[in-house]
Amino acid sequence: MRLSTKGRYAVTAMLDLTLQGGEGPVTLAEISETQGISLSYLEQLFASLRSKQLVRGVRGPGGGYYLGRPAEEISIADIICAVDEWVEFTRCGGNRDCKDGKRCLTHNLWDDLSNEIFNFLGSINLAALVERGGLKDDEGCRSEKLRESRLGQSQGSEAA
Amino acid sequence: MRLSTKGRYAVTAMLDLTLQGGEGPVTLAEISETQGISLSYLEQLFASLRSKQLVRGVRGPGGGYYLGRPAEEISIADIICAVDEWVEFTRCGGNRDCKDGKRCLTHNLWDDLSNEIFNFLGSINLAALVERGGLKDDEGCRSEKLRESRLGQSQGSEAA
DNA sequence: TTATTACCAAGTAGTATACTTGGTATTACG
DNA sequence: CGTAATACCAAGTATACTACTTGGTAATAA
Repeated sequence: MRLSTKGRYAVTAMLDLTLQGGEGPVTLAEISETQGISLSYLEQLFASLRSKQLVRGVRGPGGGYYLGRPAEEISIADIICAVDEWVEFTRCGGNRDCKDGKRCLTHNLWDDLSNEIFNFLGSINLAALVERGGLKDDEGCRSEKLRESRLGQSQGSEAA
Repeated sequence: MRLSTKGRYAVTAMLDLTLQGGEGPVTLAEISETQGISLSYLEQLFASLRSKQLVRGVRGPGGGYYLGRPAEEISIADIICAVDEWVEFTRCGGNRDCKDGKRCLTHNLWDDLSNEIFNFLGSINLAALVERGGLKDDEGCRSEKLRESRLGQSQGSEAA
């Protein structure tokens, strides 16, 4: 799959929309300001999101964006799919050129893994993410703490 | 995080190594042939993998690569980290410029999600992936089937 | 009517990808 | 010893993607 900063922008923007969506539409200018993303880049991202019905735009003064459906029904996979576009990884497009066995086995394994990641991201919706994240501390960014835990885990990886 | 085709190359190559690692070292030429990846690109990827002790190279005729440690102790996160390099996403480098509240909240949420993806990928090791994948059908690539299930899920996303 | 918003298209500097070329270092094997 | 096979290394490159800029048009609340 594909999971880059572009997807992060989209997810954080959608989170922003989820958090303050109750109080009428949210303008891209606000999101741009709050999240530090260029307005025009946001417009492009939201064009993709809109085409997948993940957001709904309202024009004119007082306009902005709503979530296209309830936050419970929008998964992280939906968002990332909308902007990042799944790319087909296996070069053997359905059995073609892939009766090699060994090659195909690893492709199957990768497909399994890719599918698993997709299911995982598909199981997380915006509402759940906000709800769970809200329960934790929010007294400032704790990216350092997270970075440490990442490093610690990538070293050992005792998780079997 | 970052999860691109580069990571896929590394993972499939490591899977290849896992699958035929018992019969002595595996040459990059073999992997290049089997997986359809350019030899020199593989060399670059393996330079990263080697620097993280994920693989061990043996020079000379009959040489090649071994896994750097048992397949049970190499997670997908380890591999992707080695070649793709985690990038710090939050622009607020530890509380700086981020006492805004709203902005920081979404950053926290993203960090949580990012961490969760990392933990997820860290919980999958090569041995488990091979073992589980081997249990399934291996009579040819079934990328079409997977593609369908992906599309079906990205539409509805009823998974709560 | 005007300001505000979404919406749209094209261009662009910088970066990453995936690969190529052309090497050097090590070592098994004759 | 010499040769071939392998890892290892450095630099360049076409292509694509990222993130952004510029300069609009369309709709609509006030």
